[in-house]
Amino acid sequence: MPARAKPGAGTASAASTPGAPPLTERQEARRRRILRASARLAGRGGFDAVQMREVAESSRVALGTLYRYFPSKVHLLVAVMQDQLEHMHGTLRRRPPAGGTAAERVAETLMRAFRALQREPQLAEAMVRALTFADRSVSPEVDQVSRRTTAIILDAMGLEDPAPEQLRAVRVVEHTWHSALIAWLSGRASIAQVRVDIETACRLIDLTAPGGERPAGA
Amino acid sequence: MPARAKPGAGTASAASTPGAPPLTERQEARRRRILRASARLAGRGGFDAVQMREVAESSRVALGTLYRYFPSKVHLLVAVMQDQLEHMHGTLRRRPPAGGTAAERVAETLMRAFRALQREPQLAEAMVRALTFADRSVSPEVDQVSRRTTAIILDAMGLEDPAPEQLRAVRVVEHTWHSALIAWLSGRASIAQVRVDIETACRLIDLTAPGGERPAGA
DNA sequence: CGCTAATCTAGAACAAGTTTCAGACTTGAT
DNA sequence: ATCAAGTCTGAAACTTGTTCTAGATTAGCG
Repeated sequence: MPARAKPGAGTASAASTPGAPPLTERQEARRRRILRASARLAGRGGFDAVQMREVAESSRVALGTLYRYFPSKVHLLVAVMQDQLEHMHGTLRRRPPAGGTAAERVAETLMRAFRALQREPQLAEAMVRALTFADRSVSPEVDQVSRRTTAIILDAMGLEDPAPEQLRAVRVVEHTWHSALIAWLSGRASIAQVRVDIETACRLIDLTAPGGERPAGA
Repeated sequence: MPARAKPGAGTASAASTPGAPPLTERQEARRRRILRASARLAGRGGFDAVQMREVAESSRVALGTLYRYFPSKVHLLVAVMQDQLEHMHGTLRRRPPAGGTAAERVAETLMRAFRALQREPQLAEAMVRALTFADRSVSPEVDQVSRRTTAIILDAMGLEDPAPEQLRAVRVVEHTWHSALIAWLSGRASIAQVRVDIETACRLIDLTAPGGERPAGA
């Protein structure tokens, strides 16, 4: 593999992967077109409707080029998710939940995110299927999505520096969110059920640091 | 679709799907061979190594027949998981954890299951990838896997009739288990991390019913 | 036994993700 | 302006999941 450098090298949307070489304007534009076309196709038929040939055609790019920017369909859809998450994080930041405890704010935030996904269930399906189907070769990108999710939750908690126990609780909340989402998308859980699950998991947050100091060490 | 009845109609291993027509001996044997061959292939290269043509050849069955028994690769691997889970449930039942609180017993049980999966990481990868990639058409089978998991956890708790709040906690534990497993399989979480996550989630179990009776209604 | 319906087999065919390649186009440096 | 290196295009090829078909086999039944 001599000169197989990728333009996007993962995800480099201006503020994501600093380790990647900068893209020319046309390249940036191509990348945008690809992501937009993918999201559009996903918004219709979901994961299966995002067909690489169609994405390529729809974004006026050769198939080979598409693969150079995103080395697989899963990479592509995870990048779409990354993009959407950034958008959502921005939105959530603008109007943060006011609620009572940290747990309530987190639950409220996640349910808001959830309702946003509900509005485009097919797109959500495509992104989440990609995310969970991702194998090791997509780990870095999946990890970025995960970090962004953590950031959203921490923002909702509104704490400057959360205790280690709270970070543990956040991880469980994230697992729950992720898995509940999958169950909902495949029709095995109702929205009400998702809400209950999230609220239950969120209880761990308040449990672990009511005031801000706790005696029982980690 | 005139006479497109399936022999296995989902999963009918003698004690799984009672709604299915009984299989002749040879059919039962074929089904076994298929599951065995799949597990063997999965044990080597994981999900990708389970190739339908190879499974068919390896279990001395025509490709068409394979598809008649399992309508897709995902169905097939979910059935494998079901099979393995039953096995594990039996094993766990034989030597249930003795530990202190319900939460501790559940955590212990799940970590045991986890170590079992560690012994065949590729097989685990194949099964879990299939499980999470499953779309709506596989919901019934996935649901069965989910119910079996719940049963394992409830067994570990050792309670006759758990309170509604405890059932909620169990759901979160299950979500956490599932999602942590995925993170581990894709190399994004260490075993230590998985243990912490599970233990954290398990705390919800003890929280919700210390003695056995609680005043605060659902 | 002999019939009929269902099942199984072998193999071709099809679909969509991925790879490859020759040639045209861009870009950056001189 | 010109050259080299890298990039993009269009099209074909390859891989693997899935479907289809025609004929052989099996199972149940009179």
